Amino acid sequence: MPELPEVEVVRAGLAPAVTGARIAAVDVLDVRALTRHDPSSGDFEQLATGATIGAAVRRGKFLWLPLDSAGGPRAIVGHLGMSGQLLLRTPDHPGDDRHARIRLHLEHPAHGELRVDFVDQRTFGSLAVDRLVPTADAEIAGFSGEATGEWARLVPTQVAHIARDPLDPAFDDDLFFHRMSRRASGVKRVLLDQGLISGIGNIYADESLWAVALHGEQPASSLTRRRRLDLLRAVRDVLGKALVEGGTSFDEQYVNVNGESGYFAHSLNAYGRAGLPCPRCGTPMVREAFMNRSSHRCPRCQRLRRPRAARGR
DNA sequence: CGAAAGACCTGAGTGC
DNA sequence: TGCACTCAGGTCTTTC
Repeated sequence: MPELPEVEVVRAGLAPAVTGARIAAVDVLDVRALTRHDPSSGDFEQLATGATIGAAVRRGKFLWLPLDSAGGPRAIVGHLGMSGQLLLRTPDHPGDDRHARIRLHLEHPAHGELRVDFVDQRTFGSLAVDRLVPTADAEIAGFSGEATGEWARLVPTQVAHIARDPLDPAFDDDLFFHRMSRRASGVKRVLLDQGLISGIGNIYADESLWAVALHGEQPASSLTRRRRLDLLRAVRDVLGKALVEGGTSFDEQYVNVNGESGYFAHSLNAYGRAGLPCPRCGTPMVREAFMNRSSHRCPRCQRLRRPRAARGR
């Protein structure tokens, strides 16, 4: 499942190939890939065709390509959902992809013709052309490597409500701690709430909680400031390590080959380890139902600690 | 505003 | 062989 590190690998792989490229043509093979596109603003193909891409930008799990199109600043916004891939290909790559949804035919001044294929088996991902609006805090909208431009402090409308991710220099730690303190729900739910902190999915939530020995159902408001600091540090550590592994394991070949390989190449301490010994204490890990999905934890290290007042009988 | 539940979607795997 | 079911889960929408 693409979370922040995986999306960043895609962004970094795409950036040198698409920056400065002109979109010569667009093929929409499956309209379900446009579910996030607002047709009242114009037709996706028409808005994208002829535009030149300024960069590849990411916030959390959202990715966007600012366009130089007329009629106000816009971008192609992408979300990979659960199974989406953005694959960089040569123009003659066979079109036999069963799950290819959208193709962008590009002309790059230095690299010539190339193609970006949006491939998505489960169709939870999508592309859209969206307007860019100023960021609420006037800071840089997202991560775009070294690239910069007039789009730098503009964010797609559909990403505006998404919180900054914890690797963003403009992420406000104290704001996050404050909002956390007002949440009675479990701390895992808070980590997955993209409106509070973005980029974390089920895998890295479980990994981060394991790293600081926290139970996911522990009420967020019950954590001391010290625990919150530890947790945020663990989140950054887990995401950062996955990013390094993702970067080294697929290198620049990644987008040319296969977006899925390498997603789980890094070592996991909790996710998917039900029945296996906890790497810290050796106790068999457990898998529990959580919000229509699964949580993985060590029943010994990660125990629920009820607040004193609520500890009954 | 927060919290929780439902909807969306396809393919692999399992049990009968 | 076929059928029903479960699981994978990110985000948006609805309801309270």
